[in-house]
Amino acid sequence: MNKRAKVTKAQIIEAALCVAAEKGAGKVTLDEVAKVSGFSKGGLLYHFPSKEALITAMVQQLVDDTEAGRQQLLAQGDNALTAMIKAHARLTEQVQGNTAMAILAAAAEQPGLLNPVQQACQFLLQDINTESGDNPEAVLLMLACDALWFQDMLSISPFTAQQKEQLLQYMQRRAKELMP
Amino acid sequence: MNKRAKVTKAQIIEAALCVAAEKGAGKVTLDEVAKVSGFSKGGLLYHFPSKEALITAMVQQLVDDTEAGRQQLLAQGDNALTAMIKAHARLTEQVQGNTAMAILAAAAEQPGLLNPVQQACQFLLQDINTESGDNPEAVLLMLACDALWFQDMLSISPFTAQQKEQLLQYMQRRAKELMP
DNA sequence: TTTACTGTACCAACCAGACGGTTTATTATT
DNA sequence: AATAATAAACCGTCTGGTTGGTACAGTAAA
Repeated sequence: MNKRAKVTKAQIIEAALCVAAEKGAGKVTLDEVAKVSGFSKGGLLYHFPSKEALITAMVQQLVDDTEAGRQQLLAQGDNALTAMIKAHARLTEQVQGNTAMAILAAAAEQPGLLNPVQQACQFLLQDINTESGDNPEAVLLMLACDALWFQDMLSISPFTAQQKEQLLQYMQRRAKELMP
Repeated sequence: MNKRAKVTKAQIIEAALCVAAEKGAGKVTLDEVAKVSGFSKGGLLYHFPSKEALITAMVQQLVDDTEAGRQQLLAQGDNALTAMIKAHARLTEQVQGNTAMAILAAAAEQPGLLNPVQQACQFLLQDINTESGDNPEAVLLMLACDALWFQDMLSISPFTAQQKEQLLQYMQRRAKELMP
């Protein structure tokens, strides 16, 4: 796969995420994605052999991006919990906040497509449990982080932007206290 | 509205939740719900004038049920945080674990249908903030509770049933410590 | 008590449009 | 020329919604 194909694929995925965010996670149709991305339907199906393949790719990109960001922060010396919180905060801040919509699109299409996400969650939990010595407070922080993310994804967050900001800062402080 | 109509409506909603859970939140079609519920499509549309009305009713039921359970626990003397944790735990335990799928079905159909959920979240946060004196630890517990719920709904929970059980117990202990 | 009428609850058949996916043809890139 | 990429027309199926109608309970006049 050359570079051009990669760019095109990324554009298609981005358009699909956009459709999911604006019209609803279940409205990600090939026709609509084609219209928004500017490519033809045939073009989409050249790069992704089926709608399911497209959504699988969306989920994979989300998992990979998140994990990459986390690994980068780990390499910088952050602990597992802090890295997770920062990585999530970063995803939320991104203009491309739509990335998370991959989860809803997958849930709408076929629940099984979320398996990679579950695996990633398991890895993360393991990391945090290992590093915190199975401290339930650490798990609580991880969950709270997830919840902020889910709330944003569903647009049901009861927090203002600055409330969320403060919360995330508080969580990072707690994360530092918790980890040795 | 007659009693018979109420029962029928409830059956239709349950069938819709079932479809969402088994086939995917975006696969809640009138045809499928008709097949699963045993009524005809015309029958569905007699009780719910449109698919959107059906999903709205699903969401409303979820919000109402959750709030009712919470109010009951509050009346029994639990504090706002404990009541929320217990109420969520109860929803998860229910054989009707599908209730939460209303959220995903709404997200799939049209994001705006989740507005009642956001309002409920806001009320809840207000309650907890008031009662805890704006203690961020309380907010964290609330969020963790939400996350457990979201994870179950998406079938991406990294916890075993007993891990979740232990966590919920830990959370209830923390909730009691936090509230005066 | 029969009759006629009304409103509720439901259904089978149908429709126009949208759906995922295929095919075939055409254009860029190498 | 060979291959990668895109477009457009098309197919069978499914979609949400409409239609006209049936079954039946109540009810009120005869």
